[in-house]
Amino acid sequence: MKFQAIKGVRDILPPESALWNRVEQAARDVFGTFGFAEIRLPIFEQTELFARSVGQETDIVSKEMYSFQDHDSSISLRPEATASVVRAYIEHGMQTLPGNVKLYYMGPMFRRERPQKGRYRQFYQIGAEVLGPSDAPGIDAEVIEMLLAFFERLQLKGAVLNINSIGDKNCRPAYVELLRAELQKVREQLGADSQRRIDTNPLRVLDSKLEHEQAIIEKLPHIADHLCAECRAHYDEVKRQLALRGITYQENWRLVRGLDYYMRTTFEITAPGLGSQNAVCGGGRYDGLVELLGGQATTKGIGFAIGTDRLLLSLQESGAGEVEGGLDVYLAWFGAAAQTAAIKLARRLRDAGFVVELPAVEMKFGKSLGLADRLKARHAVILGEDELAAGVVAVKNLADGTQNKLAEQDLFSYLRASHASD
RNA sequence: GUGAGCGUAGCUCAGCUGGUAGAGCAUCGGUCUGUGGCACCGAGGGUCGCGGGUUCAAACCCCGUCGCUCACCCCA
Repeated sequence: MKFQAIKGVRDILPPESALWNRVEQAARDVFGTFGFAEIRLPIFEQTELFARSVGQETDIVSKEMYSFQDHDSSISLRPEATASVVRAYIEHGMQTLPGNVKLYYMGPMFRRERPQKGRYRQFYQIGAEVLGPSDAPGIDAEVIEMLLAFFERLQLKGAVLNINSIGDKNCRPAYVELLRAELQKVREQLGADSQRRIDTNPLRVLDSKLEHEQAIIEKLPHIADHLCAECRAHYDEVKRQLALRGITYQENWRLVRGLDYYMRTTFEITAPGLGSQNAVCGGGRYDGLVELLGGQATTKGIGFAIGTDRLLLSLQESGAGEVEGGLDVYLAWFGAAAQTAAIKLARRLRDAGFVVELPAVEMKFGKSLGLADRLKARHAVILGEDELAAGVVAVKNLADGTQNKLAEQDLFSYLRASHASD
């Protein structure tokens, strides 16, 4: 036990890896039908890209990014993908593409946080972004619809959509100051963490989990009551657009984002079975980000990121995580001549799409079938001297023990029929 | 960064008031040279996380350290 995976990273082993593939394939299928196309991004970028998008002063940059010196520049493992998508959008002049650009991505992200349930240092996200000239509320609603369609496809149970509007640069600063002022009045009743947040990030007081702070927080002013007319209208229309799509949601006035470039629509989906970190997806509108990273000020953006690790946790928790796989055929052979025939038969079966295990060395049939059983093969195809002489194969159903002798051409239809009836 | 709980075989765990390690499952082999699941027999696999201390003697007691898990902080 000399080497082990470093803290916060893990191996994804079979059979769980099959579930990962199913989830990622479902994302490609569903997002594709909404007209999204995949963007494959680098794993690292200039540190400055992330620092700019997140703001220099937070300890996200100083403590939680994997940054290192590469010759004379600092680069960082990506902690998220939105900054990279925006960088690529600007770098490749995608504002000249017709309409809004709809992109999705999936892959590992890296944050140096203390691991806990559903939180790893190398974790995975599946995300999508819409970038372009329009900030129509219908886009917000469609992005959310797509997300829910994806979760539906996976039969995720117990997902709850929370939405909020956090205003924009016209109305949020005034709200934040109002909030700060109200918090000052109750400062002494708050815990040390919340007291600190009054100064550093008043919005974050709203998602405090401390029991004794809840009653105090409930009385704080709601941002929904302090939106400017434009944000108010946008938010109302987002809700109407969700209703048009038959989407049920919870308005959660305490759902916030920490960074300045976020504005208006904010949403989050929680799912059961996740422990303390119970959000399986977060998203929102970030109309200021393209400009912040050097693009056109008129470019709007909205997107989301799904925590794939957590999505899988929740699927497994609810029993929707079973992926059936396994062997169709265990090809038991004995004797040199049978091996020759078995090698050729195995290839033909595989070409036809069957999952075939072909023993590499000669084994007695008893041992062979024992292995077939433990490998959970559906059928054993038996090929020995007798079958060879008769020009047939024996095929045994390992679940019920029935066995038939078939000509090779009949084997394929036999297997296909039994496969279909599973 | 903070706090709590836990570290004995691949896995799940037992191991009494200290007397230098065991079970079940899994793996491999045999009973079984043409047929799996069952049964029986056998084998491999552990410096008891690591280091120090106490003791005639430590998996067990003490100190330290590392790791894992969960929660807080943070959350792009």
